[in-house]
Amino acid sequence: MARQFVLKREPIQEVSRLSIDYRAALNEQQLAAVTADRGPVLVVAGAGTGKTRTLIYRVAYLVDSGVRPEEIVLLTFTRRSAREMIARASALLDGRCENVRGGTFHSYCLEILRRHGKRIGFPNNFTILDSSDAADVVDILRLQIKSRIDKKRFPRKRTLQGIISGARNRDETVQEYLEQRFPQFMEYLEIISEISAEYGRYKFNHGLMDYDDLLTQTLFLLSEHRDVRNIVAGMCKHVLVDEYQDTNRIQAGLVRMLSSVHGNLMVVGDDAQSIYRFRGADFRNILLFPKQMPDTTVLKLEQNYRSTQQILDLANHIISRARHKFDKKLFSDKTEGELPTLIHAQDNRFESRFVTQVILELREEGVALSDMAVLFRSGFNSYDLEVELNRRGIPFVKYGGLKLSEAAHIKDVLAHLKVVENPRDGVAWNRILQLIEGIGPRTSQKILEWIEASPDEPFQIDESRFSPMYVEKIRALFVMLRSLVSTQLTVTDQVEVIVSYYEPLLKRIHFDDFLKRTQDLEHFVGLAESFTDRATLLSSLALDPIELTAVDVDPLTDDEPPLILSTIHSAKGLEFNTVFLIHALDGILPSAYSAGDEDAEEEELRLLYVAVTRAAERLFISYPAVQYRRFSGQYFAKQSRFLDAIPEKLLESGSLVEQESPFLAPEPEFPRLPEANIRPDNAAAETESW
DNA sequence: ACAAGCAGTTTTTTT
DNA sequence: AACTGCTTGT
Repeated sequence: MARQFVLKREPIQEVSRLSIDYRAALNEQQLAAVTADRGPVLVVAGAGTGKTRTLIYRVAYLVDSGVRPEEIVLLTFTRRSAREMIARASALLDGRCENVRGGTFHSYCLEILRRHGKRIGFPNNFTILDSSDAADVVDILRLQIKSRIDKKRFPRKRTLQGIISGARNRDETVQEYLEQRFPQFMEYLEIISEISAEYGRYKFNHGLMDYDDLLTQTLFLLSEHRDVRNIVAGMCKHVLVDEYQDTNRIQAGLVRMLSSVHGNLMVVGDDAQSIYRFRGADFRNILLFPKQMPDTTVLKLEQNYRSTQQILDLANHIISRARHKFDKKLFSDKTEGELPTLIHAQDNRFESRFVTQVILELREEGVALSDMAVLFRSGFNSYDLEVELNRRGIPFVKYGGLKLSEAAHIKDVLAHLKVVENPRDGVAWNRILQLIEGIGPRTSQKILEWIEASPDEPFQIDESRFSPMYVEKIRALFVMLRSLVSTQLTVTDQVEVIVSYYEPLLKRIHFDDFLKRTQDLEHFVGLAESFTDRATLLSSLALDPIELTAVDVDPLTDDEPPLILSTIHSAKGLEFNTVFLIHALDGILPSAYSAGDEDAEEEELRLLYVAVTRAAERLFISYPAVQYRRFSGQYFAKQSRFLDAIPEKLLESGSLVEQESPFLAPEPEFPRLPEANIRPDNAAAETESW
């Protein structure tokens, strides 16, 4: 055996010799995390304990002590937080942290795969399937099998795609996953397994990767190819992971691979805030971390700097109901504060008016709009409020909910770009072919077969084989596509060419809201300008979808930083002076989908916990007592079960009382809107009190 | 045989 | 708003 020489490691750096006064900026626990030595470190950090701050200072500290920024990898869950952290760390050190690498797991994996994907048989121009594209691929295979097997009822494409993805994210077989989560589909086990296998083959043959592939293929690449692993991990002197409680098994494996050369891995998280179980997150990752990584240093951050004690008392009470007890009690210095309030509103119009009114009052008092947030369980919970905010001219942005790149018309334009980028992308081909009048699934499939038969000339076609009904239209499409391949057009120019080809088709298909959709397209053309090439545009859009927000707002207030509307999931890691949690209804939070599954119900509880702990000073939880549903009309709704039996000393209850102002003009003679029949005119809303 | 249009149902959360 | 299944039209 060769002789081994043990090299002594010097400590990273002494605090006193650095350019930032870390001692002054951090508390003792934070300082310990920031200045931790090499090796695996787990930082367990409760909500609002300065987790982000600690990570930022850690990055700065490493750079400050001579680690090259390019050798630091910071993995986060959203691009927003990655960008923010690197920017903030850079600000600490005059821009020296700008070259820190990282981003979301998915984007970092994409980088690795673009460079080394050839080793596992993927071309470097592969295109990315978002989950609805993935469902479209599944649907192609589903229909093939459905026509072969005579079954009447069959799981839908989204369900099938969800099953395939769910199993892969948990690193389980389809069988294991079905037994646990969808026992009712066990009779389809064979078919689903077959579709799953076919799906994998289809993607491989067409140069496609879905979100799960970005993670699993990277893990596969790194575990099978030692040389690649050494190159990639060799560049990761320090690996830092945020929100570790939300990683799944694949991600935990990736983290281990990335830190396999240098062994410097710091993960930060809070088991009480694990809210991505539905996508395979397993908070056991954080609990078992010290066992999996020998000699882990475990550090805890417990002092909350964000919220008043009143808000923390409520949060502690909520999380104490969890079956898996988290023995963590947050405490704060801010003992003076308002009690969180629970508002019972008659219906969702009342709820929206209440929220809007309080927002306006607080803005008068000097709370910035951007320091207030309205949180909700699902994207559509805020529809009514959005209308009200628009009416009052309050600017807002919405996180979560519909994404620009998920709108059908944007996907159509993107599909054209994808085909040019990767002519083997069959889903994209299908999409653009079926936009043409006279071409449906069948014809599209046939054309595709012809295209696939001559891979060298993907944008040429033998016109004699087509019905004269659409041959002209096909030719126009191919001429357009060829013009994009051969020229040196910028991405924006390419998008413009596509849009002008596409607009007439759009008009035919979505005549009703043609105008609105055209505006989106223009918006999108403008967006394309910030991208240098097609591939970057496509993958950025797939991995960092742009929120589609209604920003139709009064120009006077346009420059004011907007109010934040957000799903609870998208608000993770953020904090606000004032938080409104709306639609706190049983069946919404907790979601009716979680009924009967104890683990799922508990995740809903953690979701409430996350929402509550976003607030620094003021917290309003509200719910409408009546809900509408098409056809079934109105029905009585019940407040969230999580709010039942919370002592009044933790959560004060309030109700809304309508008050007419004597100074206001009488109601107009004719109601302006149908709803004015039920409620007084909008003007009265101005003086509503509670 | 295939596409288009209509009616009725169904919508979690994200990369 | 989007998806599915059904009916009608070419």
